[in-house]
Amino acid sequence: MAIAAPSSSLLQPVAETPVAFSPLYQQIKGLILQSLQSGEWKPGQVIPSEIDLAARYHVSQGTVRKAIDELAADNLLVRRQGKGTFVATHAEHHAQYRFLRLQPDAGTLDGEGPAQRSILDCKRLRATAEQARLLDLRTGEPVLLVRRLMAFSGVPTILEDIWLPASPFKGLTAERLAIYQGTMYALFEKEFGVRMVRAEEKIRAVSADAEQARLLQSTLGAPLLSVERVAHTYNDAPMELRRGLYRTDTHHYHNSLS
Amino acid sequence: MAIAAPSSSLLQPVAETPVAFSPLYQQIKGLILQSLQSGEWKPGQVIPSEIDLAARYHVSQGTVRKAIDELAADNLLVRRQGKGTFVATHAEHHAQYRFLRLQPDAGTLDGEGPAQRSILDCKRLRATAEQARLLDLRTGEPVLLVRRLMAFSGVPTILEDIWLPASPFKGLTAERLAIYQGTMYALFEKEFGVRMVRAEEKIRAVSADAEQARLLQSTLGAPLLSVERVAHTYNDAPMELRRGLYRTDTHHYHNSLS
DNA sequence: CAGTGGTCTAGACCACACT
DNA sequence: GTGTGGTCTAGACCACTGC
Repeated sequence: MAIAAPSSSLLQPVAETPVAFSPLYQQIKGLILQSLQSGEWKPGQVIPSEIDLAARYHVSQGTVRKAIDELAADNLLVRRQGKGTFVATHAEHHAQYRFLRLQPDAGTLDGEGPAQRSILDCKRLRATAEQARLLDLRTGEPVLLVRRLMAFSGVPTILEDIWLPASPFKGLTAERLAIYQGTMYALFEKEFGVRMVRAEEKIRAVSADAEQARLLQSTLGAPLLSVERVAHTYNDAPMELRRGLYRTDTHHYHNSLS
Repeated sequence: MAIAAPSSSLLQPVAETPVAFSPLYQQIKGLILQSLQSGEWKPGQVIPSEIDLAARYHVSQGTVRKAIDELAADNLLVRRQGKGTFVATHAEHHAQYRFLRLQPDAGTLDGEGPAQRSILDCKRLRATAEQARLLDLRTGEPVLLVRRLMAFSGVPTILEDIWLPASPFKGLTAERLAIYQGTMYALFEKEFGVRMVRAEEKIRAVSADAEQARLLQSTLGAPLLSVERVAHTYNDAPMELRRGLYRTDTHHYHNSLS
């Protein structure tokens, strides 16, 4: 195989810091990741069987297995016994709102059905210093701003501003967003080849200003959950900045700690 | 070993529903869990080596390994190469606030030092229907209510009401809480043998009432993060109910999604 | 040095899905 | 039946820790 033997370095430097030891399965994991990034295997598709991959990389099945195990734990791959291993996708019924932690309160009727989405705006702007920093751009580079509203059972509940680097999302319009059936991340995946893989959120309590109150049919000064999200694609590159305001009178943000 | 062979049932029922297949390593995991629950191995201690456990359960080292892998992934055990596998504990420097997701904002000076904790109250009450349901008690059974305040750099930031089933925490007083050096969960672990393992939180934005505003040195109606937590011990038994109010003007609740 | 967890292999067999 | 992932084993060797 093209990969170095277990002790990865070829030439041992004399420096004191020992050469980072990288197990074979980690290197295999890296190679699989490359194939995912390059689009060799697309979201929803099967990847080659463990035996095939073992042959391809000239390692044992067990080593491939451990690499895939970690990728599956990171939700990049999905294993299905008897069928194969698949590239994870946002366009699946069960994984609809993978990053949305807002849930109806227990008292609320459960079958609230799908959310009603409406696009309020979609325009091109220049990144502020802060936005540029978070999106790994330079200040003033073009970004797209999407503003949208989500309602549950007719009650407007989420108001979101979404900033995207303009170049990977060239051609995105309010119209395309409005027409698309499915989540926004599914659209990004299908139409722009950008798959969101991981995100970080900062949550605060804030008071609704006049415009926010109007759009959410709430009252001025009402407490809202502010959720700032940075979403990353494969190589941990930030690809989306999102600021959501959630009404939490009939819903709550759910989190599991372990 | 005392465990049935891979296909777990001894007598195959004729019923259509197939007998749940339970892999050996899952059964080993269960046995290790029992030893943790029973206190055979206490928080902070080493458990027997993989080879010893393999002999004890009459399985291969690899099977024990997979069981321990999962327990380590759940943060019940901690592996340390060359030293052994240890029972996870809340009384460790690096794992100080394992369940507290509140972080200082980036702008805030970082070395804010340890939190200042003060116990406001500790009294015995009877569980409401709601509390009883969440704590697996019966309405009216005795519970302890602890109210405390946490401050960072002198600024009161977290106000918490904590409900505990009275019997496992018999003898808990405001004095003991105030004196103890370390987190509350470390105290529970050391003094009452109750180790919290997992928790669920429901987060909302609320407005401060008069008393809350006074205690948090905030203003009436100021937006606060309401964090309702149910913490569980080993067998997934709920053992604590907690309602925290967080000021989020200089801090935020941080969450990673993947 | 001995003892621990960590990696890698090769092979056998089981559970599941599809055809 | 064939092919997939899932389990289990046994053995060799590596990396880390502490005596």
